[in-house]
Amino acid sequence: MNASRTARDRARAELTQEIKNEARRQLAVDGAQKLSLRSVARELGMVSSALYRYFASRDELLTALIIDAYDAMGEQAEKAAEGGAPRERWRKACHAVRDWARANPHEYALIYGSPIPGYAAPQDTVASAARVPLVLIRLLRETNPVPAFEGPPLTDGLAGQLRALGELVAPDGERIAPDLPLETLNRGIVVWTQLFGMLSFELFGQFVGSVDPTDEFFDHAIEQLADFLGLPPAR
Amino acid sequence: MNASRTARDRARAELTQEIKNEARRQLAVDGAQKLSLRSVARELGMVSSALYRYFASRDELLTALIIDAYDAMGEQAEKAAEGGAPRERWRKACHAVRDWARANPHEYALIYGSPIPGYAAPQDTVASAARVPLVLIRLLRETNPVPAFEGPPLTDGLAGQLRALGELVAPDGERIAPDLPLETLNRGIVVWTQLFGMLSFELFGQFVGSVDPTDEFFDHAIEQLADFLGLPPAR
DNA sequence: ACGACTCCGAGAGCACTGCTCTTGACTTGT
DNA sequence: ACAAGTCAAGAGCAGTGCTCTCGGAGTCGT
Repeated sequence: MNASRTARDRARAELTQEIKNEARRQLAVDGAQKLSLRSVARELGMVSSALYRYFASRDELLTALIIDAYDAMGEQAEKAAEGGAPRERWRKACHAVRDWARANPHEYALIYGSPIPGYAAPQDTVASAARVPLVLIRLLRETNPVPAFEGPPLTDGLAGQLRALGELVAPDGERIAPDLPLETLNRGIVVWTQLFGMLSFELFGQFVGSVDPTDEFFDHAIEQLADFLGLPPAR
Repeated sequence: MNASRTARDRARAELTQEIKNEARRQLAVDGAQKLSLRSVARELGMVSSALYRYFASRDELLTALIIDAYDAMGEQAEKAAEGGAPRERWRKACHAVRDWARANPHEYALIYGSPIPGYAAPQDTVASAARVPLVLIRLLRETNPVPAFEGPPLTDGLAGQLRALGELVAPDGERIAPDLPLETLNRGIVVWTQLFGMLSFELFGQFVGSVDPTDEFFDHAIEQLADFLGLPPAR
């Protein structure tokens, strides 16, 4: 009974996976705009209505692809940031993220571009979306010595937001960073936005005609950001 | 004859404008995804095929809206950055850009989100797209004294790119910034990406659950970036 | 092993889209 | 006044997301 039930379930899971794969293939070629349920079904030799047994709507399919994309990028970043000195881990993570984005521009656009439909990024995505920022936070937590920052002091409200953020629980059940100095956390968010700002500009064509190709600019900025974070210089 | 020719032309120009206005209205409500030529035509009391006398395709209509959006945002930034000390102009320009983006999120997504169709951002858009960065560059050129920057040195290739960029001619016919130190220009590009990285994160929902609302984080970052640019502190 | 129940793919169909082409009326310039 | 140019309208094509119904197949308890 279990075997038979799982027989059906396995078939279902497999087909679900195949649908996503085919959808991802079409996404990589034509972009999210042109992805159509009918053509996915056609390519799989089935009829469009059958797809609705697996995904309730086109948006739901896209949401599934979004989660997969977040996870793929997050995994790359996690692997790249595994060992070594903080600055080296930072560099590698940045490059891993950029490499993934450049290799999968349409998937990148799916997750960091304009929200596709009537703006429905459900709760399911946040755990996957948090993986890259969590890599950064882990890296910051393990940075010693704690740097002394200059610059404008945190306002009370911002400090409160940051404190609450540090108390949040990550998907693994632990609090994110209750021990991280608020200044550091704030700078972490800054470099996080900077990293993805550069990627979006590069991939969405905003750099065409200025720093294009972007490789050297990117590397240089990564180093400046490492300084900004107070990561100890590489020896 | 001239009067009559312009009579027709004026009617044409007016209708073109009305089409864009209606399209912008629908854009503001439902987003670019849902904007349809047919519903624009319907709303204007005409038939869809008639629209094709004014815009050769849906993409061309969107391109027109993109240019208008760049111009609207650019104008806001230019007006905001008009007088005062560099740091004050910087602050005001940033807030002008953010205010415009928050007031017109779908138009913002149109220009800074994922490239919409088969990725066709024609040459016509660049002059309008350059207005905001040019505000920043003008501000940097008029900043005295020239700050002394620390940090990693520019690599040769990057320096070359920046030099070429400074020699480019702006839409008004002048070279952009042949006199600007390359270090300053580089930092200008960094803060430019940072600014729009923050805006995209805020508008596309990436900040939900962290620095949300984003006002204080934004203000604080703007100040940090002003320091990073070496803008003299406000007295 | 057989009926009950659930799941699944196929097909038809609705309302909608972008876009093309033709037709007939109107406005222009000579 | 007449030919040329311009325009809105209508029909039509190929495609879309999505719904509903139908018959067949798989699964389950008895």
